[in-house]
Amino acid sequence: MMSKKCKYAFKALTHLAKRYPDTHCQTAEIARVENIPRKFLELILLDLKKGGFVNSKQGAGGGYYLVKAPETILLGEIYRLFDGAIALLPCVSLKFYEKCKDCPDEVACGLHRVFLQIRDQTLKLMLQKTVSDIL
Amino acid sequence: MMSKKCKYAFKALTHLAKRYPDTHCQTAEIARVENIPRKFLELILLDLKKGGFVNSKQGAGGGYYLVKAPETILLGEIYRLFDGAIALLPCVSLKFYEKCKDCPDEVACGLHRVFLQIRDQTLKLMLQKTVSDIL
DNA sequence: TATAAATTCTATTAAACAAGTAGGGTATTT
DNA sequence: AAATACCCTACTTGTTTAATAGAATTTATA
Repeated sequence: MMSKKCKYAFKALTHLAKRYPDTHCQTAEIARVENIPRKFLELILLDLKKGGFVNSKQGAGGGYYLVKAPETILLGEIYRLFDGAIALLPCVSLKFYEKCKDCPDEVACGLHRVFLQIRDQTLKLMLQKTVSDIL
Repeated sequence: MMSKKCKYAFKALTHLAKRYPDTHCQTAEIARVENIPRKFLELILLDLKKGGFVNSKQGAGGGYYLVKAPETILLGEIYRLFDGAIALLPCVSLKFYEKCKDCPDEVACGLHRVFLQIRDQTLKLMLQKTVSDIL
């Protein structure tokens, strides 16, 4: 399961994508339309900004807008930003790799082999689908 | 990411599968060989027993053994037993379905559509692979 | 039949994480 | 100057994770 934070991020990006590349939106509007708690959404948009997916303008009449085209924002990138690894085991993760302490030999490990296949498949789709596929 | 509990369950099942259908194993042995905290493993084996995957014999010389053949134990079943839904969103889960409170229309929801595809793909593999594939 | 061996059951714990909430600070427009 | 809207830090409440502890129960066997 993905966190609500991650789901809200997808919804916010989708909302902004509808306006892309013209106007920008305010958090209050996104929160209202997408049914996301406003203050929680602010934190999410801030993370998306740090991640380089959106940018913002402060002050009256300001707001958020997409930096990249919707079809260039991969779902996997967003997932990783909020929920970390896409893989089901740390030892098969590409971006969040960690050795299993209880496993003496990764190469011989059957779990490693099987869950690498599952990761490959999921990863492929997650890095192929973009925000524009949600629209 | 799957929980350690779930990973340990897979390892325990694999350990038992090596002996199948002949002998049974004791938790102490599994714990030692597979590097799993013994008391934690006991809880896991109990859950696997309640789930109908293993059975046990109490008393001296007792232990756990597989009830089903390794090739009939689907990875998805075990995953669900310990970690719940395989899907990334509650609204696309088969066994743990829940409506998203923030979403007015599931049919029109782009997130729903995309993550249903991802679930379908993952589910297929998770219900196709079995414990014998880990061996 | 006593004893040791093994599972079974219930409870507790510390740490991390999830999902927000709160409130003030900073920048910009009007 | 005032209103607007993003920016930042901290806090809270509840749940989950990953164990640990100890006693109860069952069974083989010496």
